[in-house]
Amino acid sequence: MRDEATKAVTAIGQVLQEQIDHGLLAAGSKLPAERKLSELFGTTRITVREALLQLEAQGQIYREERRGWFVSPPRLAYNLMQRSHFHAMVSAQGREPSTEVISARLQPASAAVCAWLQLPALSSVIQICRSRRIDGRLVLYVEHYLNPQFFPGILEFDLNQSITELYARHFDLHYGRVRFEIVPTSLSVDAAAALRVSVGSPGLRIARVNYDQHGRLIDCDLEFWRHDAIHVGVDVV
Amino acid sequence: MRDEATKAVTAIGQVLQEQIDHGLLAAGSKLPAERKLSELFGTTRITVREALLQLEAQGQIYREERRGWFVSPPRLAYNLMQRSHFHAMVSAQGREPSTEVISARLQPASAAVCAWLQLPALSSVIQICRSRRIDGRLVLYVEHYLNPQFFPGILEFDLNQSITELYARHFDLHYGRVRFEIVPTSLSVDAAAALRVSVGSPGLRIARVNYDQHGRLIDCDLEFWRHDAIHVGVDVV
DNA sequence: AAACAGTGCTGGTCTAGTCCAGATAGGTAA
DNA sequence: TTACCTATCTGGACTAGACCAGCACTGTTT
Repeated sequence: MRDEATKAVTAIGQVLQEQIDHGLLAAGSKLPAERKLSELFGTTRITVREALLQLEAQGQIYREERRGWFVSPPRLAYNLMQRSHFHAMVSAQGREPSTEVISARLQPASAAVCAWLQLPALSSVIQICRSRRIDGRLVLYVEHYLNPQFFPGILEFDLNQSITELYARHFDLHYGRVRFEIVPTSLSVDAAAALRVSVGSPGLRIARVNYDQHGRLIDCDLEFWRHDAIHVGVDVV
Repeated sequence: MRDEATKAVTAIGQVLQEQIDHGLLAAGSKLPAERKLSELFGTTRITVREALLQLEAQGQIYREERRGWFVSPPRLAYNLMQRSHFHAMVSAQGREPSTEVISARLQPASAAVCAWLQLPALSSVIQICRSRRIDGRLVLYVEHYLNPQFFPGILEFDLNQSITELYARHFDLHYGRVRFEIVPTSLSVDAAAALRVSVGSPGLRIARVNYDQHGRLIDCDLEFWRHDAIHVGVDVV
């Protein structure tokens, strides 16, 4: 057991890794079933599963609940300094974005949201939950919380489009200062359900607090990314 | 199985979570052994282990190889905009930093490092590997790569101290522009060994490329953080 | 006091299955 | 054609054990 390669888990991982690296398993393609793999490697499903979980942690593969394991596509470059929205960012990298609205309503704000938006207790906020895809793959679940005083009637608009553009076109609001908070953690129950992954999958939580061109705190977002879907870039001058 | 709480794994997780939240299991304290827990919850070790792995993914607990499971201390706030070094940052948050040098030598640069430092093929670079602790807990493994032309004789100094301060005091070099690249992934083999965690543990990789006050590219760092040890803050103006 | 050898405890790794629930595709009936 | 049903395939969850390697403590020897 001294040699790493003699451990079944690492050995399986290395073989799969190699196949991926050499393009024999292309991005997005499906791996054989766990039972097939355990047969192929002459071991149990639990051992195979452990190897798969390690590759998942690395970001090489991902799973879709009860559908199978797939090879992860390249990560999206998320540059915090370029204040670009999802749709523009994804398109600029030659990939295809899409958005689905899950829910949108006025509701009482949670304590955490009150704190972020600096609102008094029991305030109402507009909550918009959306899931977003890159090339058809669910990668991001976002909860937006808007201070309702700045956005009268926004719930009447089509929220599948970019909210940033909606702000600009109909409310003459543009993002000014932004504060990001990045936490590596697992996906929340809601996020896991929306992204159709098993609860407890690793994820990246990015909270944004947004100010407008006049320095007023207008909204905040809570983004849950699949951990293998992005890499974050920041240029500090 | 509709109700989440009827799943043994989630149930175990919730019980432990609650104990942690209410301070019955204090930060840094050790959980009972896996076998004890499986007895306590009337289930197998594998099931308990799965629950523990989920809490680990969430960042609530962590393990030390063959020593046991422990409750994670609060995360360190890592603000990319305040160009502060590890020692100052940790101290400012009322916690105790320490550093150990693992290796320091002049060596041929890997292809990746040549690219980062914009050096020609087969260049030599100074590599400094260090591990860092907060309140005694290993949280960070860093590989520094210095362009040797800017740092004659740096290997003679005590590298347990802050390298940033060394740059300033002895080489009159100060950080100017910095580029960060943040990738959620698992720890590299070296990093896992240095942090004494099992390979495949989730981690956060932060690569920094640093320019000096004259805009010259002087060095880069490859940081591997325990994923539950930090949250990253960025203010964009 | 210092070095050493046990010894029990811990997580790490692995076997060999079982049963369940959601996803899928093929076929059948309206 | 369309709607539905059903058999099969997938991963998800779980049981009940096994052996190994490294850690920490204890008691003995030098």
